Amino acid sequence: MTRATPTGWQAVHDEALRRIQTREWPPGARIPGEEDLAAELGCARATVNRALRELAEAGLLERRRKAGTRVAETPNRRAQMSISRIAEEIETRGARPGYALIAADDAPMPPARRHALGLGADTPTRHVEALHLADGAPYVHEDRWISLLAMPGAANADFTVMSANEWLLRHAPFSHGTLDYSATTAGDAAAHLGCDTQTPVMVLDRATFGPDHPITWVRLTYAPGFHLHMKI
Amino acid sequence: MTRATPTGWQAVHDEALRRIQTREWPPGARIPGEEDLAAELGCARATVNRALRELAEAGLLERRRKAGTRVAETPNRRAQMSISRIAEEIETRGARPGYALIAADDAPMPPARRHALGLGADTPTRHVEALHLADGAPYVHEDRWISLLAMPGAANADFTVMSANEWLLRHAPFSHGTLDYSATTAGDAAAHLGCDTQTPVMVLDRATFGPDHPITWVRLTYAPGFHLHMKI
DNA sequence: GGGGGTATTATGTCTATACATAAAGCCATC
DNA sequence: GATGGCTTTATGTATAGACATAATACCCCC
Repeated sequence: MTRATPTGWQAVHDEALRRIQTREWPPGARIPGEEDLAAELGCARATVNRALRELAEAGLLERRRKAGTRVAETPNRRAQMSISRIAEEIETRGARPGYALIAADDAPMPPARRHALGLGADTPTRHVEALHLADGAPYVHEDRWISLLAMPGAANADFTVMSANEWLLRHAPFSHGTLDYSATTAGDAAAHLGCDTQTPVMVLDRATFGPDHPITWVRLTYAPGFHLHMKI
Repeated sequence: MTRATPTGWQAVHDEALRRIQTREWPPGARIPGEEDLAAELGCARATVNRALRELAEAGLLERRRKAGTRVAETPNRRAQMSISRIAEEIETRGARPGYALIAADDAPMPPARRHALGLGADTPTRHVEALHLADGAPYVHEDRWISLLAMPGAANADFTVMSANEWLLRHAPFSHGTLDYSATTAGDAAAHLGCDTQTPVMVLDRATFGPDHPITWVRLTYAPGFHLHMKI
């Protein structure tokens, strides 16, 4: 019995990955069926299934019933990034997080945004503007609107100490959303970020939805020099 | 027996997600054990395990042996993005992809990059510069170095028709790597992108590694107006 | 040869059972 | 009270067996 690795689905995963990387299983080729692999590696089919499923989710394999499993020709690998509290993000970068509320008012959401979000003109919202600091220096400018329909509690929440970002993470129902990064000039945020209005900066527009309703829309304008780092 | 949904791990997943979203299981709370849930929902423990594992991988639950499963207080949700062929990326945006090679030569990799990649000064590399088009308009400028140590075939490859991006996807062993997005001025790429050198643009620096050696380093400078879109 | 229905087959999933493993909590000891 | 080891327990994983499902491949018929 040829069993280089001990056992376990991870060992099968690694062995399959090795065969893909060494082109023992070249791109486009059909690989042995689960039963065959299980017999060869001395484990149950479920174990092989788990391993191959992970590789398929990572985009390295393509699986179809009856057709079998093939090595992806041009793998669409997925990059992952964790969306977390801004304070945590700053700590991860090895800096001391800070926070300063700029304004909390009832300024209306720009009509274009309201439309894109599917919010009616009569939906009450709260507007919060704040600055997050890293070691005392501006890190990111937050310009946010919260739907009071979805989050009535936001009307009375105190955002002077806890940021709206964190308040929502704690109080909003888990949800889905969209992220949209783009490069632009600092513009109005320049004054808060301590740079010129023409300086190129990264902007993140994020819309967040609950099970039913839109919850919040935020524009984060990062200070110059910001890098968005991801791993494959 | 209360079984709102048919059966299957996905049903269990959805039911658990519903309880999290409705705060029936509030943040920080410990949820019932796998055996209890299996009994309640009328399925096997393995089915519950699969469902809860997916939710944990999505960052909504935190699982620890003996301690049990808790709803995450501040969920670190992971945003996903698929890294694919540039041509495919352009097609996804509903445009006709185009490609034009600018230069393929032996220009040395900038020392700082070579260092960061862990490549020795004597490692031979090939340099490729190209422009990708969407409906005939500049989409992204590609400035790439390929290690001939890892990819000897790149020395003789013809990049006039197939881009280095695609060539590598087809010929390089699957691997891991890092992505680094930042905002900067168009600079040298401005001439190719048809914009001013001071225009803010998105830049992606990507390093790719094989099982052993670094394979390639590329700087992609996107045309103004580019948006990086992700979903949570 | 083309069209359509059917048998075959590889993956997808569920089940029940068993053992492995991490770690929380308890207890005895110092 | 602190410390170290032991017990308990919830999750992690493996297994064999079974059925579900999708879709290819084949065959029959026209």
